Amino acid sequence: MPPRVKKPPATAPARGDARAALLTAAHALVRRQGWTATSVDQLCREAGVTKGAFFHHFASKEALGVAAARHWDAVTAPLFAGAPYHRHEDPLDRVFGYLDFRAAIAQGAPEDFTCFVGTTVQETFASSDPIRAACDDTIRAHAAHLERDLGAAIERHPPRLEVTAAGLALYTQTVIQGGFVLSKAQGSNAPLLDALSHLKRYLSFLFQVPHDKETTHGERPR
Amino acid sequence: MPPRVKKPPATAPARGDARAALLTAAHALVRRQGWTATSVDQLCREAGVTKGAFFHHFASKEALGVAAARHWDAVTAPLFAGAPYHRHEDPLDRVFGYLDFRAAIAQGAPEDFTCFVGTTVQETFASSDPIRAACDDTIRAHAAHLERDLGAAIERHPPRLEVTAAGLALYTQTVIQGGFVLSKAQGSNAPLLDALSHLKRYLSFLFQVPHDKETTHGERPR
DNA sequence: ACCCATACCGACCGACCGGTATGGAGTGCG
DNA sequence: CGCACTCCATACCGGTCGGTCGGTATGGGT
Repeated sequence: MPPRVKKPPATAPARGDARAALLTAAHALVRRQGWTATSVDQLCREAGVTKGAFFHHFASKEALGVAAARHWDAVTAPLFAGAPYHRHEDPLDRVFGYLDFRAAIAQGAPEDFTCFVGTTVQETFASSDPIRAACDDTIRAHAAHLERDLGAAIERHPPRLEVTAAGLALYTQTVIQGGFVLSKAQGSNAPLLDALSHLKRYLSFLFQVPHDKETTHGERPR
Repeated sequence: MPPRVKKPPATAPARGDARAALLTAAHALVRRQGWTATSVDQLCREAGVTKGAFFHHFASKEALGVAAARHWDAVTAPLFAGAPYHRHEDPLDRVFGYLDFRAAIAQGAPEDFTCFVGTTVQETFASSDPIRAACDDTIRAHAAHLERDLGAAIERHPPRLEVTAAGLALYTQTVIQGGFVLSKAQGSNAPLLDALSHLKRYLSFLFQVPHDKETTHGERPR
Protein backbone atom coordinates (compact mmCIF):
# COMPACT_ATOMS: atom_id res chain seq x y z
CA MET A 1 0.00 0.00 0.00
CA PRO A 2 1.46 3.34 -1.01
CA PRO A 3 2.01 5.79 1.85
CA ARG A 4 -0.90 8.09 1.13
CA VAL A 5 -1.00 10.14 4.30
CA LYS A 6 -3.32 12.78 2.99
CA LYS A 7 -5.17 12.54 6.28
CA PRO A 8 -4.16 11.07 9.65
CA PRO A 9 -5.01 7.37 10.16
CA ALA A 10 -8.74 8.19 10.38
CA THR A 11 -8.90 6.71 13.85
CA ALA A 12 -6.97 9.64 15.31
CA PRO A 13 -8.93 12.87 15.73
CA ALA A 14 -8.57 15.01 12.65
CA ARG A 15 -6.21 17.89 12.76
CA GLY A 16 -8.07 21.11 13.54
CA ASP A 17 -10.70 19.56 15.75
CA ALA A 18 -8.87 20.32 18.97
CA ARG A 19 -10.72 23.52 19.67
CA ALA A 20 -14.17 22.04 19.21
CA ALA A 21 -13.22 18.94 21.18
CA LEU A 22 -12.05 21.10 24.08
CA LEU A 23 -15.27 23.10 24.13
CA THR A 24 -17.33 19.93 24.12
CA ALA A 25 -15.20 18.46 26.88
CA ALA A 26 -15.64 21.65 28.89
CA HIS A 27 -19.41 21.37 28.68
CA ALA A 28 -19.39 17.78 29.83
CA LEU A 29 -16.87 18.08 32.64
CA VAL A 30 -18.02 21.41 34.04
CA ARG A 31 -21.63 20.29 34.16
CA ARG A 32 -20.59 17.28 36.21
CA GLN A 33 -18.02 18.76 38.56
CA GLY A 34 -18.04 22.52 38.23
CA TRP A 35 -15.71 25.08 36.72
CA THR A 36 -12.86 25.24 39.23
CA ALA A 37 -12.78 21.50 39.81
CA THR A 38 -12.22 20.99 36.10
CA SER A 39 -8.50 21.29 35.36
CA VAL A 40 -6.82 22.04 32.08
CA ASP A 41 -5.11 18.65 32.10
CA GLN A 42 -8.43 16.93 32.62
CA LEU A 43 -9.99 18.87 29.77
CA CYS A 44 -7.15 17.83 27.50
CA ARG A 45 -7.48 14.20 28.49
CA GLU A 46 -11.24 14.22 27.91
CA ALA A 47 -10.81 15.93 24.56
CA GLY A 48 -7.97 13.64 23.50
CA VAL A 49 -5.65 16.58 23.05
CA THR A 50 -2.38 17.75 24.54
CA LYS A 51 -1.74 20.80 26.64
CA GLY A 52 0.12 22.41 23.79
CA ALA A 53 -3.06 22.31 21.73
CA PHE A 54 -5.04 23.81 24.59
CA PHE A 55 -2.84 26.86 24.95
CA HIS A 56 -2.50 27.18 21.22
CA HIS A 57 -6.25 27.73 20.91
CA PHE A 58 -6.92 29.51 24.20
CA ALA A 59 -4.77 32.10 25.90
CA SER A 60 -5.85 30.87 29.33
CA LYS A 61 -8.37 28.71 31.10
CA GLU A 62 -10.48 31.84 31.51
CA ALA A 63 -10.47 32.38 27.75
CA LEU A 64 -11.75 28.84 27.28
CA GLY A 65 -14.50 29.62 29.77
CA VAL A 66 -15.66 32.60 27.75
CA ALA A 67 -15.54 30.58 24.53
CA ALA A 68 -17.37 27.66 26.14
CA ALA A 69 -20.15 29.96 27.34
CA ARG A 70 -20.61 31.33 23.83
CA HIS A 71 -20.40 27.83 22.41
CA TRP A 72 -23.14 26.73 24.79
CA ASP A 73 -25.44 29.16 23.06
CA ALA A 74 -24.26 27.90 19.68
CA VAL A 75 -25.05 24.29 20.54
CA THR A 76 -28.34 24.79 22.41
CA ALA A 77 -29.88 27.36 20.08
CA PRO A 78 -30.27 24.89 17.18
CA LEU A 79 -31.65 22.30 19.58
CA PHE A 80 -34.49 24.61 20.54
CA ALA A 81 -34.84 26.14 17.09
CA GLY A 82 -35.38 22.67 15.67
CA ALA A 83 -37.87 21.58 18.30
CA PRO A 84 -41.35 20.77 17.02
CA TYR A 85 -43.21 23.25 19.19
CA HIS A 86 -42.42 26.08 16.77
CA ARG A 87 -45.04 24.85 14.33
CA HIS A 88 -47.87 26.01 16.60
CA GLU A 89 -49.62 28.98 15.08
CA ASP A 90 -50.62 30.56 18.40
CA PRO A 91 -47.55 32.09 20.08
CA LEU A 92 -48.92 31.10 23.48
CA ASP A 93 -48.96 27.50 22.32
CA ARG A 94 -45.33 27.89 21.39
CA VAL A 95 -44.56 29.16 24.89
CA PHE A 96 -46.24 26.16 26.48
CA GLY A 97 -44.55 23.98 23.91
CA TYR A 98 -41.20 25.36 24.98
CA LEU A 99 -41.89 24.46 28.60
CA ASP A 100 -43.07 20.98 27.63
CA PHE A 101 -39.95 20.55 25.53
CA ARG A 102 -37.87 21.63 28.51
CA ALA A 103 -39.56 18.95 30.58
CA ALA A 104 -39.07 16.36 27.86
CA ILE A 105 -35.31 16.86 27.68
CA ALA A 106 -34.90 16.70 31.46
CA GLN A 107 -33.86 13.07 31.39
CA GLY A 108 -31.03 11.11 32.96
CA ALA A 109 -28.65 12.36 35.62
CA PRO A 110 -28.57 16.06 36.54
CA GLU A 111 -25.22 16.54 34.81
CA ASP A 112 -26.93 15.49 31.57
CA PHE A 113 -29.75 18.02 31.56
CA THR A 114 -28.49 20.98 33.58
CA CYS A 115 -26.96 24.16 32.27
CA PHE A 116 -23.30 24.84 31.66
CA VAL A 117 -23.55 28.61 32.00
CA GLY A 118 -25.69 28.48 35.12
CA THR A 119 -23.14 26.25 36.80
CA THR A 120 -20.19 28.29 35.62
CA VAL A 121 -21.49 31.73 36.47
CA GLN A 122 -22.16 30.72 40.06
CA GLU A 123 -18.47 30.06 40.57
CA THR A 124 -17.03 32.88 38.54
CA PHE A 125 -19.34 35.87 38.94
CA ALA A 126 -17.01 37.53 41.43
CA SER A 127 -13.64 36.32 40.17
CA SER A 128 -13.89 36.64 36.39
CA ASP A 129 -15.98 39.33 34.83
CA PRO A 130 -15.36 38.14 31.24
CA ILE A 131 -16.79 34.71 32.05
CA ARG A 132 -19.65 36.22 34.05
CA ALA A 133 -20.55 38.53 31.18
CA ALA A 134 -20.38 35.73 28.62
CA CYS A 135 -22.69 33.59 30.74
CA ASP A 136 -25.05 36.49 31.22
CA ASP A 137 -25.11 37.05 27.46
CA THR A 138 -25.92 33.41 26.83
CA ILE A 139 -28.79 33.38 29.30
CA ARG A 140 -30.19 36.59 27.84
CA ALA A 141 -29.83 35.30 24.29
CA HIS A 142 -31.79 32.20 25.17
CA ALA A 143 -34.44 34.23 26.95
CA ALA A 144 -34.71 36.52 23.94
CA HIS A 145 -36.02 33.68 21.77
CA LEU A 146 -38.80 33.02 24.24
CA GLU A 147 -39.40 36.72 24.65
CA ARG A 148 -40.55 37.03 21.05
CA ASP A 149 -43.22 34.39 21.49
CA LEU A 150 -44.22 35.87 24.82
CA GLY A 151 -44.56 39.31 23.28
CA ALA A 152 -46.82 37.97 20.56
CA ALA A 153 -48.79 36.01 23.14
CA ILE A 154 -49.32 39.18 25.17
CA GLU A 155 -50.56 40.85 22.01
CA ARG A 156 -52.98 38.08 21.14
CA HIS A 157 -54.11 37.12 24.67
CA PRO A 158 -54.14 40.26 26.82
CA PRO A 159 -52.84 39.14 30.19
CA ARG A 160 -54.81 39.55 33.40
CA LEU A 161 -51.99 41.51 35.05
CA GLU A 162 -49.50 43.93 33.68
CA VAL A 163 -46.44 41.97 32.62
CA THR A 164 -43.66 42.41 30.10
CA ALA A 165 -42.41 39.82 27.68
CA ALA A 166 -38.83 40.46 28.83
CA GLY A 167 -39.76 40.06 32.48
CA LEU A 168 -41.66 36.84 31.88
CA ALA A 169 -38.88 35.43 29.74
CA LEU A 170 -36.32 36.06 32.47
CA TYR A 171 -38.66 34.65 35.09
CA THR A 172 -38.91 31.49 33.03
CA GLN A 173 -35.14 31.17 33.03
CA THR A 174 -35.09 31.84 36.75
CA VAL A 175 -37.50 28.99 37.40
CA ILE A 176 -35.53 26.63 35.16
CA GLN A 177 -32.18 27.50 36.74
CA GLY A 178 -33.68 27.05 40.19
CA GLY A 179 -35.07 23.72 39.08
CA PHE A 180 -31.55 22.69 38.13
CA VAL A 181 -30.24 23.57 41.59
CA LEU A 182 -32.93 21.62 43.43
CA SER A 183 -32.62 18.72 41.01
CA LYS A 184 -28.91 18.50 41.67
CA ALA A 185 -29.52 18.59 45.40
CA GLN A 186 -32.10 15.79 45.20
CA GLY A 187 -30.39 13.86 42.45
CA SER A 188 -33.62 13.75 40.48
CA ASN A 189 -35.36 15.70 37.76
CA ALA A 190 -38.53 15.88 39.85
CA PRO A 191 -37.96 19.40 41.22
CA LEU A 192 -37.43 20.75 37.72
CA LEU A 193 -40.54 19.04 36.37
CA ASP A 194 -42.62 20.26 39.30
CA ALA A 195 -41.33 23.78 38.84
CA LEU A 196 -42.19 23.75 35.14
CA SER A 197 -45.66 22.55 36.03
CA HIS A 198 -46.17 25.42 38.48
CA LEU A 199 -44.84 27.88 35.94
CA LYS A 200 -47.32 26.65 33.36
CA ARG A 201 -50.16 27.18 35.82
CA TYR A 202 -48.98 30.72 36.40
CA LEU A 203 -48.93 31.43 32.68
CA SER A 204 -52.31 29.77 32.23
CA PHE A 205 -53.69 32.10 34.84
CA LEU A 206 -52.01 35.16 33.37
CA PHE A 207 -53.22 34.49 29.85
CA GLN A 208 -56.62 33.24 30.98
CA VAL A 209 -56.32 29.90 29.28
CA PRO A 210 -59.58 27.95 29.58
CA HIS A 211 -59.13 24.88 31.71
CA ASP A 212 -59.89 22.30 29.03
CA LYS A 213 -57.33 23.81 26.69
CA GLU A 214 -54.76 24.14 29.44
CA THR A 215 -54.70 20.45 30.23
CA THR A 216 -53.99 19.56 26.63
CA HIS A 217 -50.69 21.30 26.94
CA GLY A 218 -49.24 18.30 28.66
CA GLU A 219 -49.92 18.54 32.35
CA ARG A 220 -47.50 16.13 33.93
CA PRO A 221 -49.29 12.89 34.80
CA ARG A 222 -48.68 11.36 38.17
CA MET B 1 -0.20 43.34 87.18
CA PRO B 2 -0.20 39.74 88.36
CA PRO B 3 -0.11 37.19 85.56
CA ARG B 4 -3.73 36.21 85.61
CA VAL B 5 -3.96 34.21 82.44
CA LYS B 6 -7.41 32.87 83.13
CA LYS B 7 -8.18 33.67 79.49
CA PRO B 8 -5.86 34.50 76.56
CA PRO B 9 -4.90 38.18 76.09
CA ALA B 10 -8.41 39.07 74.92
CA THR B 11 -7.05 40.36 71.62
CA ALA B 12 -6.24 36.86 70.44
CA PRO B 13 -9.21 34.70 69.47
CA ALA B 14 -10.35 32.65 72.41
CA ARG B 15 -9.38 29.05 72.55
CA GLY B 16 -12.18 26.87 71.26
CA ASP B 17 -13.47 29.29 68.66
CA ALA B 18 -11.56 27.75 65.78
CA ARG B 19 -14.36 25.51 64.65
CA ALA B 20 -16.98 28.23 64.58
CA ALA B 21 -14.57 30.66 62.92
CA LEU B 22 -13.88 28.13 60.18
CA LEU B 23 -17.56 27.54 59.50
CA THR B 24 -18.20 31.27 59.29
CA ALA B 25 -15.21 31.70 56.99
CA ALA B 26 -16.50 28.88 54.81
CA HIS B 27 -19.86 30.59 54.39
CA ALA B 28 -18.25 33.87 53.39
CA LEU B 29 -15.59 32.51 51.05
CA VAL B 30 -17.69 29.86 49.34
CA ARG B 31 -20.50 32.29 48.66
CA ARG B 32 -18.03 34.59 46.93
CA GLN B 33 -15.86 32.15 44.99
CA GLY B 34 -17.42 28.71 45.18
CA TRP B 35 -16.56 25.50 46.96
CA THR B 36 -13.61 24.17 44.97
CA ALA B 37 -11.99 27.56 44.56
CA THR B 38 -11.92 27.93 48.34
CA SER B 39 -8.79 26.24 49.67
CA VAL B 40 -8.14 24.97 53.15
CA ASP B 41 -5.26 27.42 53.53
CA GLN B 42 -7.50 30.30 52.57
CA LEU B 43 -10.17 29.19 55.02
CA CYS B 44 -7.58 29.11 57.77
CA ARG B 45 -6.29 32.56 56.88
CA GLU B 46 -9.81 34.01 56.83
CA ALA B 47 -10.65 32.37 60.14
CA GLY B 48 -7.36 33.38 61.75
CA VAL B 49 -6.53 29.78 62.44
CA THR B 50 -3.75 27.39 61.51
CA LYS B 51 -3.96 24.33 59.37
CA GLY B 52 -3.38 22.17 62.41
CA ALA B 53 -6.54 23.56 63.96
CA PHE B 54 -8.48 22.88 60.78
CA PHE B 55 -7.62 19.20 60.63
CA HIS B 56 -8.07 18.89 64.35
CA HIS B 57 -11.73 19.87 64.01
CA PHE B 58 -12.48 18.39 60.59
CA ALA B 59 -11.25 15.11 59.18
CA SER B 60 -11.16 16.55 55.70
CA LYS B 61 -12.31 19.47 53.59
CA GLU B 62 -15.36 17.40 52.72
CA ALA B 63 -16.21 17.02 56.42
CA LEU B 64 -16.06 20.78 56.79
CA GLY B 65 -18.44 21.07 53.85
CA VAL B 66 -20.98 18.84 55.52
CA ALA B 67 -20.65 20.76 58.79
CA ALA B 68 -20.90 24.10 57.00
CA ALA B 69 -24.10 23.03 55.26
CA ARG B 70 -25.65 22.05 58.58
CA HIS B 71 -24.35 25.24 60.15
CA TRP B 72 -25.99 27.24 57.38
CA ASP B 73 -29.31 25.94 58.58
CA ALA B 74 -28.35 26.77 62.16
CA VAL B 75 -27.52 30.38 61.31
CA THR B 76 -30.36 31.13 58.89
CA ALA B 77 -33.16 29.43 60.82
CA PRO B 78 -33.05 31.96 63.69
CA LEU B 79 -32.89 34.80 61.19
CA PHE B 80 -36.18 33.74 59.67
CA ALA B 81 -37.69 32.59 62.95
CA GLY B 82 -37.07 36.04 64.38
CA ALA B 83 -38.46 37.92 61.40
CA PRO B 84 -41.51 40.07 62.09
CA TYR B 85 -43.79 38.41 59.54
CA HIS B 86 -44.58 35.60 61.95
CA ARG B 87 -46.89 37.83 63.94
CA HIS B 88 -49.52 37.77 61.18
CA GLU B 89 -52.51 35.77 62.26
CA ASP B 90 -53.47 34.60 58.77
CA PRO B 91 -51.01 31.94 57.57
CA LEU B 92 -51.27 33.26 54.03
CA ASP B 93 -50.11 36.64 55.31
CA ARG B 94 -47.12 34.89 56.82
CA VAL B 95 -46.31 33.31 53.48
CA PHE B 96 -46.40 36.67 51.74
CA GLY B 97 -44.47 38.13 54.64
CA TYR B 98 -41.80 35.51 54.12
CA LEU B 99 -41.44 36.48 50.47
CA ASP B 100 -41.31 40.18 51.33
CA PHE B 101 -38.69 39.42 53.95
CA ARG B 102 -36.72 37.52 51.33
CA ALA B 103 -36.84 40.58 49.11
CA ALA B 104 -35.86 42.88 51.96
CA ILE B 105 -32.69 40.96 52.77
CA ALA B 106 -31.60 40.82 49.13
CA GLN B 107 -29.27 43.77 49.52
CA GLY B 108 -25.68 44.44 48.51
CA ALA B 109 -23.55 42.28 46.26
CA PRO B 110 -24.75 38.79 45.25
CA GLU B 111 -22.19 37.12 47.52
CA ASP B 112 -23.89 38.85 50.44
CA PHE B 113 -27.44 37.61 49.89
CA THR B 114 -27.07 34.33 48.01
CA CYS B 115 -27.16 30.85 49.44
CA PHE B 116 -24.21 28.81 50.66
CA VAL B 117 -25.85 25.44 50.14
CA GLY B 118 -27.19 26.29 46.69
CA THR B 119 -23.73 27.29 45.58
CA THR B 120 -22.05 24.31 47.18
CA VAL B 121 -24.42 21.62 45.98
CA GLN B 122 -24.03 22.68 42.37
CA GLU B 123 -20.34 21.84 42.53
CA THR B 124 -20.47 18.75 44.67
CA PHE B 125 -23.65 16.89 43.77
CA ALA B 126 -21.75 14.37 41.66
CA SER B 127 -18.45 14.23 43.52
CA SER B 128 -19.47 14.15 47.18
CA ASP B 129 -22.66 12.53 48.25
CA PRO B 130 -22.25 13.51 51.94
CA ILE B 131 -22.09 17.20 51.01
CA ARG B 132 -24.91 16.83 48.51
CA ALA B 133 -27.11 15.15 51.10
CA ALA B 134 -26.33 17.76 53.74
CA CYS B 135 -27.22 20.57 51.34
CA ASP B 136 -30.41 18.78 50.35
CA ASP B 137 -31.32 18.43 54.01
CA THR B 138 -30.75 22.12 54.64
CA ILE B 139 -32.92 23.16 51.72
CA ARG B 140 -35.68 20.81 52.79
CA ALA B 141 -35.47 21.96 56.39
CA HIS B 142 -35.89 25.56 55.31
CA ALA B 143 -38.77 24.66 53.02
CA ALA B 144 -40.42 22.75 55.85
CA HIS B 145 -40.88 25.94 57.88
CA LEU B 146 -42.71 27.53 54.98
CA GLU B 147 -44.62 24.35 54.34
CA ARG B 148 -46.40 24.64 57.67
CA ASP B 149 -47.73 28.10 56.87
CA LEU B 150 -48.63 27.00 53.37
CA GLY B 151 -50.53 24.02 54.70
CA ALA B 152 -52.52 26.23 57.03
CA ALA B 153 -53.12 28.70 54.22
CA ILE B 154 -54.46 25.92 52.00
CA GLU B 155 -56.76 24.96 54.85
CA ARG B 156 -58.05 28.48 55.38
CA HIS B 157 -58.10 29.68 51.75
CA PRO B 158 -58.97 26.73 49.51
CA PRO B 159 -56.79 27.13 46.45
CA ARG B 160 -58.16 27.42 42.93
CA LEU B 161 -56.08 24.46 41.74
CA GLU B 162 -55.00 21.31 43.44
CA VAL B 163 -51.65 21.98 45.08
CA THR B 164 -49.75 20.58 48.03
CA ALA B 165 -48.01 22.55 50.74
CA ALA B 166 -44.84 20.56 50.19
CA GLY B 167 -44.87 21.16 46.46
CA LEU B 168 -45.47 24.86 46.83
CA ALA B 169 -42.77 25.17 49.47
CA LEU B 170 -40.22 23.51 47.21
CA TYR B 171 -41.33 25.61 44.27
CA THR B 172 -40.70 28.69 46.37
CA GLN B 173 -37.15 27.52 47.03
CA THR B 174 -36.72 26.76 43.35
CA VAL B 175 -37.68 30.30 42.40
CA ILE B 176 -35.38 31.78 45.02
CA GLN B 177 -32.41 29.63 44.02
CA GLY B 178 -32.99 30.50 40.39
CA GLY B 179 -33.15 34.16 41.36
CA PHE B 180 -29.73 33.76 42.93
CA VAL B 181 -28.27 32.33 39.73
CA LEU B 182 -29.65 35.10 37.52
CA SER B 183 -28.65 37.74 40.05
CA LYS B 184 -25.09 36.48 40.04
CA ALA B 185 -25.03 36.51 36.25
CA GLN B 186 -26.32 40.08 36.12
CA GLY B 187 -24.50 41.32 39.19
CA SER B 188 -27.74 42.73 40.56
CA ASN B 189 -30.53 41.70 42.89
CA ALA B 190 -33.11 42.69 40.27
CA PRO B 191 -33.72 39.17 38.89
CA LEU B 192 -34.38 37.85 42.38
CA LEU B 193 -36.76 40.68 43.23
CA ASP B 194 -38.61 40.26 39.94
CA ALA B 195 -38.88 36.53 40.50
CA LEU B 196 -40.30 37.02 43.98
CA SER B 197 -42.83 39.44 42.55
CA HIS B 198 -43.98 36.90 39.95
CA LEU B 199 -44.15 34.21 42.59
CA LYS B 200 -46.38 36.40 44.74
CA ARG B 201 -48.73 36.91 41.82
CA TYR B 202 -48.94 33.17 41.33
CA LEU B 203 -49.81 32.65 44.97
CA SER B 204 -52.30 35.51 44.89
CA PHE B 205 -54.00 33.80 41.98
CA LEU B 206 -53.91 30.38 43.61
CA PHE B 207 -55.36 31.59 46.89
CA GLN B 208 -57.77 34.01 45.23
CA VAL B 209 -56.46 37.05 47.06
CA PRO B 210 -58.61 40.10 46.26
CA HIS B 211 -56.63 42.64 44.32
CA ASP B 212 -56.79 45.41 46.91
CA LYS B 213 -55.47 43.15 49.62
CA GLU B 214 -52.77 41.74 47.35
CA THR B 215 -51.14 45.08 46.69
CA THR B 216 -50.82 45.80 50.39
CA HIS B 217 -48.45 42.88 50.63
CA GLY B 218 -45.66 45.01 49.29
CA GLU B 219 -45.73 44.88 45.51
CA ARG B 220 -42.35 46.13 44.44
CA PRO B 221 -42.56 49.75 43.33
CA ARG B 222 -40.89 50.77 40.12
C1' DA C 1 1.85 17.76 91.99
C1' DC C 2 0.82 14.91 88.42
C1' DC C 3 -1.92 13.07 84.47
C1' DC C 4 -4.29 13.25 80.44
C1' DA C 5 -7.60 14.72 77.02
C1' DT C 6 -8.42 18.47 74.15
C1' DA C 7 -6.94 22.30 71.36
C1' DC C 8 -3.82 23.96 68.51
C1' DC C 9 0.76 24.82 65.90
C1' DG C 10 3.52 24.86 61.62
C1' DA C 11 6.93 22.38 58.88
C1' DC C 12 6.54 19.19 55.54
C1' DC C 13 4.74 15.82 51.68
C1' DG C 14 3.64 14.17 46.95
C1' DA C 15 0.36 15.38 43.53
C1' DC C 16 -1.36 18.51 40.74
C1' DC C 17 -2.36 23.38 39.38
C1' DG C 18 -2.25 26.94 35.30
C1' DG C 19 1.03 28.33 32.23
C1' DT C 20 5.54 28.38 29.25
C1' DA C 21 9.44 27.17 26.15
C1' DT C 22 10.92 24.79 22.44
C1' DG C 23 10.69 21.98 18.64
C1' DG C 24 8.65 19.62 14.88
C1' DA C 25 5.04 17.85 11.49
C1' DG C 26 1.80 19.22 8.04
C1' DT C 27 0.08 22.78 4.50
C1' DG C 28 -0.52 26.61 1.19
C1' DC C 29 2.02 29.51 -1.84
C1' DG C 30 5.37 31.53 -4.84
C1' DC D 1 11.85 23.40 -3.97
C1' DG D 2 11.87 26.64 -0.12
C1' DC D 3 9.77 29.39 3.12
C1' DA D 4 6.35 30.98 6.34
C1' DC D 5 2.71 29.80 9.04
C1' DT D 6 -0.66 27.07 11.60
C1' DC D 7 -1.28 23.32 14.59
C1' DC D 8 0.13 20.72 17.81
C1' DA D 9 3.52 17.62 21.16
C1' DT D 10 6.40 17.29 25.20
C1' DA D 11 9.22 18.57 28.85
C1' DC D 12 9.27 21.59 32.31
C1' DC D 13 8.35 25.63 35.77
C1' DG D 14 7.11 27.79 40.32
C1' DG D 15 3.32 27.67 43.17
C1' DT D 16 -0.52 25.69 45.56
C1' DC D 17 -3.47 21.82 46.59
C1' DG D 18 -5.49 18.66 50.45
C1' DG D 19 -3.55 16.23 53.94
C1' DT D 20 0.05 14.39 57.60
C1' DC D 21 2.64 14.48 61.66
C1' DG D 22 5.54 15.36 65.67
C1' DG D 23 5.16 18.50 68.94
C1' DT D 24 3.40 22.17 72.47
C1' DA D 25 0.08 24.71 75.40
C1' DT D 26 -3.84 24.60 78.43
C1' DG D 27 -7.11 23.42 81.76
C1' DG D 28 -9.80 20.14 84.63
C1' DG D 29 -9.75 16.12 87.58
C1' DT D 30 -7.65 13.87 91.50
